[in-house]
Amino acid sequence: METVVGIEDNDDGRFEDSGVDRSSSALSSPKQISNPIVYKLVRVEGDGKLVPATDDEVMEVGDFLEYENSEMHVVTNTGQSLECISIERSSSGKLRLECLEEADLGKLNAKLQYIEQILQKVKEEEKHRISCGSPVHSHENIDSQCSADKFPVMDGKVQSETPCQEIPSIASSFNYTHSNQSGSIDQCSRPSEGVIESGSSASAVYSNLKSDISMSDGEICLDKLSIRELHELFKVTFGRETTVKDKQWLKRRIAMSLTNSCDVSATTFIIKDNKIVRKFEEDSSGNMNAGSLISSENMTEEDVNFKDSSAVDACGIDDNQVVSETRSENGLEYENYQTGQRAAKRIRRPTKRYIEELSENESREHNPRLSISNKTVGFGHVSPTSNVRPARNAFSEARTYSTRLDSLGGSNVQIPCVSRVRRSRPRKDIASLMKFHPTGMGEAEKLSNKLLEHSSDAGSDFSDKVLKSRMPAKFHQPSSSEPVKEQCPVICPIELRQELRPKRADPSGHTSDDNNIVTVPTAKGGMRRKHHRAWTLVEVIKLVEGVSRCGAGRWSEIKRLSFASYSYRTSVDLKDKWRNLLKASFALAPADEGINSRKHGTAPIPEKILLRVRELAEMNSQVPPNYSSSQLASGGGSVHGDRSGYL
DNA sequence: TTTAGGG
DNA sequence: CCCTAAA
Repeated sequence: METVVGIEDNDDGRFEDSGVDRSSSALSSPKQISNPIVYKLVRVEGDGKLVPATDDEVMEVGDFLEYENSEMHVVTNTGQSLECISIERSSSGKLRLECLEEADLGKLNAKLQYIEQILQKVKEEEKHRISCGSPVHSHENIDSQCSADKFPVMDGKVQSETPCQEIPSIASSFNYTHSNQSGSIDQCSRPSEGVIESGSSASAVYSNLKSDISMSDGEICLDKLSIRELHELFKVTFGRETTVKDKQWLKRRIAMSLTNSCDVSATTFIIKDNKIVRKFEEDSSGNMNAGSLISSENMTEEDVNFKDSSAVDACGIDDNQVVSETRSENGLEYENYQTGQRAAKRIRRPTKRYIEELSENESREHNPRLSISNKTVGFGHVSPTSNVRPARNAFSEARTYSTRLDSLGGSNVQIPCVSRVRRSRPRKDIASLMKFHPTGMGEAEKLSNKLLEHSSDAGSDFSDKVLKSRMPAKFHQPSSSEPVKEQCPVICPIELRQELRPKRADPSGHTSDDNNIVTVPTAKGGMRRKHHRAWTLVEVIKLVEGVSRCGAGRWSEIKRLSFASYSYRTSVDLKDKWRNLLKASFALAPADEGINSRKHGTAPIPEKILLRVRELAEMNSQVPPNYSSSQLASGGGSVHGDRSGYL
C-alpha cells in the first residue's frame, strides 16, 4: 500500500521509490514482498514491442502479492485433467482443496507470466534509468520508455529471467489474493508444465475475443486488455454489459468466472508446450462441471471473503490509482461488484436450499397443514428423500385422490379431483365422528382425516348429484345401473341406506355424503383404512352379477371386471360382502324383508337381490356357515335376517 | 397376490 | 371392516 501511495502521490510520476526494487526482488524471492504495487500496463504487440498502456490499462499488481507470506504446501493430485493443490495459509490454518482446470491454470500462469514481465521491465527500466540518470516522470513515461528495444525480446516474447521454480508460488499468491481475506484458500492450482517451462508467456484465450485481444504467437494475456476489451470480455463471460471501469475489478471477475468454470468458452484453450491448444470439448465440459460443482460450494464463503478484499482494494488501492475514476465510481463499482456477486451467487447456490424449499412446497401443496412434519424430513437430503412425504400422508392423500378419481372415473364424467370444495349443509355425522376420534390418533392423522373427509366429501357431493339425476327407477338391472353405480361411490352411510331402498331412490333425500374415512395408524406404522363405506345397492347388484358371472370365490376377477372403478372395494371386500349377502339371503324371510329394514332403520336389500344371491349360493353349493338346511327347507319364513341391515 | 375364514 | 393364514 505504501508503495502504491508513493507511486501515485508522485505528481511527476517518478517511479523511483524502493517499491520498484522490491518488486524486482520479488521476482527472485516473492515472499519478501508484502506490499501491493501498482504497475503500469503495457501491451506486448505481436512483434514483441511494448506499447505504452493507456491510463485505463493501469493494473495493480500488488494485489497479487498480497499474501506473499502465506505458506503454501503444494500437494499435487495428479489426475487426468484435474489436478488439485492444497494450500494452507498460515494466517488461518484453514485448508481448502479445489480443482482448477488446466485452462484456468493456464490463464493464471499467463497472468503470472505477464506480471513477471512487467516486473522485469520495471527492473530493467529502473536499471536503465539509474544508469542513464534520466528520471521517469510518470507512468506513461515509464510505459513510453518501456519500448521493446529496452527489454530482452526474443521471438516476439518478452523473456522472463525469473527462475521458473518460483512461478508457482507467485501464481498461487496471485490467484488467491483477492478472495481470501478471511483466510480460507478456495482455489488451488498446480505447477503446470506451462508455467515451469515458461520461457514464454502462455495463456488461455477467449476464442471469441481473439480479434480484440492482443496476441503474440498465440499468447494472450488478460491483463493486456484495455477497459473496452475487458468490457467485451466481461460481456462475453457474463452475458451482460458492465459499466464498471475498474479494470482490476473486471479482470478479477473474469478471472473468477474462469476459475469457477461457470462460463462457456472460458476454457476453450489449454496451454501445452508453450502453445495454446484447443481443448477437447469433452474435457472442458466434464471438468467444467466438476469444477463448478466444487466452486459453487466455495462460492458462498468466497463471496464474503471477496467482499472484504474488494473493499480493501476499492477503497485503498484503486483510489490511489492514476486511473481516471472518481471515488463515487469506485463505490458504484463496488456496488456493481457486490450485486454481481450476489447474482452469481443466486445462480449457483440454489442447491440445498432450493431443494428444501422445493420439497416443502410440494408437501404444502399436498397437505399444507402437515408441512411441519415435512420440515423435519430431509433437511440436507437430496431430492429422493426430500420428496418423500410421511407415509401416512402419502397414503391418505393417494387414497383421497384415487377415490375421487375413481368415483368419477368409471363414468363419462371426468372431474378433476382437486379443488372441488363442497359448500353445502354442514354435516353432523362428521362432527360427531371427529368428536369421537380414537384418542390415540395423532394430530397429523386428524388433519389428514379432515382433509380426506373434505375431499371425498366434495367428490361424493358431486357424484350424489349425478346419481340422483341418473338414478334409474329400476335398479335391478345390473348392466344399466352400472354406470350409475360408478358415479356414486362415496356416500354417507345414512344416506346410503336411504338410497339403498330399492323403490324409492329418494332423489329428494339430501344425499349428503360423508363417508367416514378414518385412517388408523397401525403399530407397524402403516395405515389402516378403518372406514366403513356402506355398500350401495348398485354395488350389491354389481356384486351379485359378478358372482353370477364369474362365480363366487373369484373375487379378484369380479373386482377386476365389475369393480374396476371402485378402488375402495377390494376383492376382500367383495368377498366379505358376499358372505354377508349370503347370510342375509338365507336368513331372509321373504315376507319380512320390509319389516327387517324398517325395524333396524337400515336400507333393505331388495328381495329380488337376496333371492338371486341365494340362488347363486345354491348353485355354487354355497351355504352360509350356520345355516341349517332344515331352515332352508322349511321355507325360512320365520327367520329374520337381522344382518340384512348390514347391507 | 389371492382366498378363505375368524374377529 | 380388519387381520391373517394358507395357497
